[in-house]
Amino acid sequence: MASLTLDDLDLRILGVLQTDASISNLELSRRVHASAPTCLRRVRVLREAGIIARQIAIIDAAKLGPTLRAIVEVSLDRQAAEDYDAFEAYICEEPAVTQCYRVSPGPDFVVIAEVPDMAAYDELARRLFKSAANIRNVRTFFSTRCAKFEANAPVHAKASR
Amino acid sequence: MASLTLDDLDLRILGVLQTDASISNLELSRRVHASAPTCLRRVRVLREAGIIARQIAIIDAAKLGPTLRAIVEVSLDRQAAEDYDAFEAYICEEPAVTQCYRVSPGPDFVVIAEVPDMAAYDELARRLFKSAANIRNVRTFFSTRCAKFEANAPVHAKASR
DNA sequence: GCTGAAATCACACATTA
DNA sequence: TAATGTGTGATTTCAGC
Repeated sequence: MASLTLDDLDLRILGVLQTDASISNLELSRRVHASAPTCLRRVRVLREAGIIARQIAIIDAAKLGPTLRAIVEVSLDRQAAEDYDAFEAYICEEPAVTQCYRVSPGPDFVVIAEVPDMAAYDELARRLFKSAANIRNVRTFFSTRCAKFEANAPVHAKASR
Repeated sequence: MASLTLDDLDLRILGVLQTDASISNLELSRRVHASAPTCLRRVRVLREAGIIARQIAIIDAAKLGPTLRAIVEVSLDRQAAEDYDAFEAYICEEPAVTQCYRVSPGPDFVVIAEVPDMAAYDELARRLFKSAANIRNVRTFFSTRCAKFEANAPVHAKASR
């Protein structure tokens, strides 16, 4: 499937929605200087193409109670392709895990998890990294302060193809 | 300011919106088994309280062109409170930087940046980490595969206060 | 939680490049 | 031919009760 060519209007739409998707289609059309039906069509196409993957509400977790983020570097013991896949599938099922990246060089994965406190992390780590086989090494940092959080870099910084 | 007490309905609303905020208020009301006006009021309160921080569209960056994520551990040279703040403010201004966490133990910060390719990362790193003073050490991993990405862990996993 | 007015959405159609 | 702009009905939002 050929990646459909995005024009400047598409990029402007993406640029607006990636920072604020709470606005109405009418408001969107005003911001990108296009008509409402045009915006509606563009957004639908972008969504069907999977370029707009999904639309979510970001929640300020700290306001719901104590929050501890753990950033974990994981190295596997055996490193065949199926071992990577297996770890990935396994770890992604865990609700507390919010992000998982396959990386190189260094460790095999970087995992970010969100838990209430250190006790909860200990329980999580015990469950994910100890009982699960095929873990060679785990290195954990903790963070209670997230200075910046974006799902994507601004699209206008990217090329149009 | 006292954190307002969230009841079960609030948590159900947050639970839905944090995975899919593209739905209408009417659809939301159906999913959480409440009336539409009630949902509308709750969502407004949650938004004004900052519990719903914002609503965004997540874009599949890979569909817009080649994408390379860099996960960077940064250690500062001087580590006074104002040095931390200065680095944070400086790095957050960079559009390519999508996430920045202050961590412990280990490095002082974990930074995630999104660039088209290695050349762009090199340019970014040169700009952010070399010319900027007060950097002791930088350790970078690259990732082209993000197995999981959520802004938050599911709210239903958290306590109601 | 329900009802009604106002706004918005979403579609079919005519139009233009 | 394909995409944009105009007009209409249905739906939704959001106020007061």
